[in-house]
Amino acid sequence: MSAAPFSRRLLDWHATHGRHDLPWQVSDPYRVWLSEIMLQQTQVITVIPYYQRFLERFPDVASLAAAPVDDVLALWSGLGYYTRARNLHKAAQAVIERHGGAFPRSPAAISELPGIGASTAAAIAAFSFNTRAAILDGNVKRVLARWAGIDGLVAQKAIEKQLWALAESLLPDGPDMPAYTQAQMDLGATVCTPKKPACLACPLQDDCVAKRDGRQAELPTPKPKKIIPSKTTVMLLIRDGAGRILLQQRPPNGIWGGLWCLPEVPSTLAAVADARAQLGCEIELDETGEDFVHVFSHYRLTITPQYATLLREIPQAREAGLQWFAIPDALAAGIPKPLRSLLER
DNA sequence: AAGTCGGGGTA
DNA sequence: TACCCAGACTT
Repeated sequence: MSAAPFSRRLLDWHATHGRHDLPWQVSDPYRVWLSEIMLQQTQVITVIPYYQRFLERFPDVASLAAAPVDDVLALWSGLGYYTRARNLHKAAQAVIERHGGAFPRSPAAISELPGIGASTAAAIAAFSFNTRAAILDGNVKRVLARWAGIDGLVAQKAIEKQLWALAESLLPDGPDMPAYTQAQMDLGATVCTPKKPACLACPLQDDCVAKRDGRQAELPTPKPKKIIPSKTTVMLLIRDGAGRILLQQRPPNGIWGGLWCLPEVPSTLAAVADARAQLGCEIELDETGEDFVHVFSHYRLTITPQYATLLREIPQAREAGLQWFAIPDALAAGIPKPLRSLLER
């Protein structure tokens, strides 16, 4: 006696226990695409307000393609992984220019757009065009590693290849690709969770290797933990006579790429000289703000806010990307989260 | 293969 | 705290 197929059990479970009211559960490829990009490494509850605001400003791919990238980054401000926003903008322009405004249909063509890898391309194709294509996101990796009892780091190439092959072998035939794709994500997000999975509610429990062997906590194989380094920086909050502050747009690569940020110096000691040389600003230092810590995934940044007053500007020998902002304009621009916190207090 | 890239939810 | 999230891209 064998259980119903994997996909059938997943689909039946999804019909009654899946998530059916997410705002991007539509067939419009633009909306599906936008949601998939925002959802990369970002949880549903975090994405929803950003998604709504973004769609109000950019209701279709043409409006997105025509916008300045600064406007796109402003709407992404606070969501993180800002390369996603710049790639989204580039991809919108590619859809207009190379595809005549119609979103490409095949996973291969979709994945050629910047910011879209194999899994995201498959999800877009499945949701928008009912294409039979396997996804392999964090949820699916966890579900499959447990269900099939696959040991080894999922980041390892051989393991990932194995998971892709398994995911493709389990695909259903017929018209159920949107539901099946959603079902995998929903099972991983609500039942087969990283910690304390709800195995008794799982449609795959009867033949799940991890459950059979009590290895739910060991699969997928936990990543080795590494110690993240600490860095420090001083952010200069320079005010001019009109109460504006000086911001500097960061280069496209690196942390907070393309965002507007406070000018940084290594320490408060040489801040006056550094401001003269790099910012073309003669300043006097005011109070030093209280340190605060901002934690990234790969390092911990201690930020010292240094308040200062502009005495006069020296236009020559200024670095690029410097601009004075009134506070409300700064808050409406593409700025990173710690700067928003600093300006709002 | 390993590192880079944010910010937040959750236990 | 520590882990992980509808990953992609660079080195």
